Amino acid sequence: MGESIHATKLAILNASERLVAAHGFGATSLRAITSAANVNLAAVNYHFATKDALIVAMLNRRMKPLNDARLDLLDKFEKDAGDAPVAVEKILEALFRPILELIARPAKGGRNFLRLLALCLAEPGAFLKPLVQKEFAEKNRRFHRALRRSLPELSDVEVHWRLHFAHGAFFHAVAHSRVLELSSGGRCRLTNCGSVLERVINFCAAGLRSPA
Amino acid sequence: MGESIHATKLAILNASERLVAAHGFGATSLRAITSAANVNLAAVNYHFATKDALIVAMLNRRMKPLNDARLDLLDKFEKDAGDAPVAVEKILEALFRPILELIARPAKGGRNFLRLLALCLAEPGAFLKPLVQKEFAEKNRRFHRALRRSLPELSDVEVHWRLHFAHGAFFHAVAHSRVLELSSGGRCRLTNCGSVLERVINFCAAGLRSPA
DNA sequence: CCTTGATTCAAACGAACGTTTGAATTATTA
DNA sequence: TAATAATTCAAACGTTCGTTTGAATCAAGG
Repeated sequence: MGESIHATKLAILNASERLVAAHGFGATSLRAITSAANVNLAAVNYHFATKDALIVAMLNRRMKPLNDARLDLLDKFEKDAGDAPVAVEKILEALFRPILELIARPAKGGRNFLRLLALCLAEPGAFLKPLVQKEFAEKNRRFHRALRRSLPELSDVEVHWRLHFAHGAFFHAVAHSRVLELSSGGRCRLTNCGSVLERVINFCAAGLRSPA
Repeated sequence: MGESIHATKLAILNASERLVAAHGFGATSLRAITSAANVNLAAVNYHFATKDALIVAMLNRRMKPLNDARLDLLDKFEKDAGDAPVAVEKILEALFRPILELIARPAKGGRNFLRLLALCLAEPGAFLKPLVQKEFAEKNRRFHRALRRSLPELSDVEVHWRLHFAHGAFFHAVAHSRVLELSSGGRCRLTNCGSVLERVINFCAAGLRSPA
């Protein structure tokens, strides 16, 4: 071992991930975090210097692996396709599946990380936006390029719009699945991630391919 | 007049709407609000009793008119259609257009209200969720029923899922249009709301109508 | 065993927060 | 104009926050 993160640091990251996802950024105090992590209050400032730095570290821990997984999957599909453009469904799968696999693995953040992402988009905190934008910049470029190849009849800006729509359909569906659960009277849930992936890919692929 | 809201109350509502949309719930202090509204600090507690009550009032001011406009539009389209089911595009228009018209009218909240809605969904504040859910319950029922009539080949739960996807595609697109602006290098903007409405309706209608 | 550095701990700091108070001021009514 | 209610105001209250501090504890090497 030796390479692994300090136990205290890890406990703080896990506790803050859970609590911030449950109560939001501002409403989660360092005292609540350190208490849940069974560490001393000053441990946060010792290991992360400041609360903002802790939040950034908490996000970075999950962000990079997620986007790497998406890009790796897209790479794989592009290699499988050879010279032909990748099917729209495959591009969407590369974009969506890593998030659903994250949800299924509570040890890797699970649903909590999705709530953090939603908070990042909604909360206009100055230090969060750049982090998200920089982290997602390459991902957006790669997926936009792949879609343009697969949908050559669409203009550049049209692909931008539709990719945005597709991302919104999926992200909203999984991040705010509670809303669907309630409005459907509990008949629609996020338990069976495989069927959700099939459904949302089917929906978005039709939208992407729709004639202008 | 006399019927209209107190000037101080209105100044507080306007200032809090702007500041909360810009900085989030927790990060917006009553001192910042009252200072921006040019009223005394204690005016908030005098007119709204508490900060939480102010936020609820701030949301209620925009929420009801928005959903009423959507339901009115759906009513109109249903009357126009007579006994036939309403076209999917019309149902989506009834769902989306009132929000875009809100955006175009800064005096009625404009883009700020959208950010508040996104915050409501993301921030797990206990007092916000019920407000949104209760307010949107009837709207969801009405639009689900209309869609089922127009898409009789889809099952009940399938319509729930696809309506959720459609709402996500639109809401994410308009609430987080900044993300699209950046990832498209400024080529995609939310200025021309008409073209956005056309685009998102086209996308979602294709998704809704897609064979299972 | 002693020393050195890393980590933990209890305690406190100053700042900012939502809220309350009671007097001053303004508006309303008779 | 006098009396009454509504509103504004400056000041303060108690709490909670993120952060700092300096001593205590632990780990490891010479």
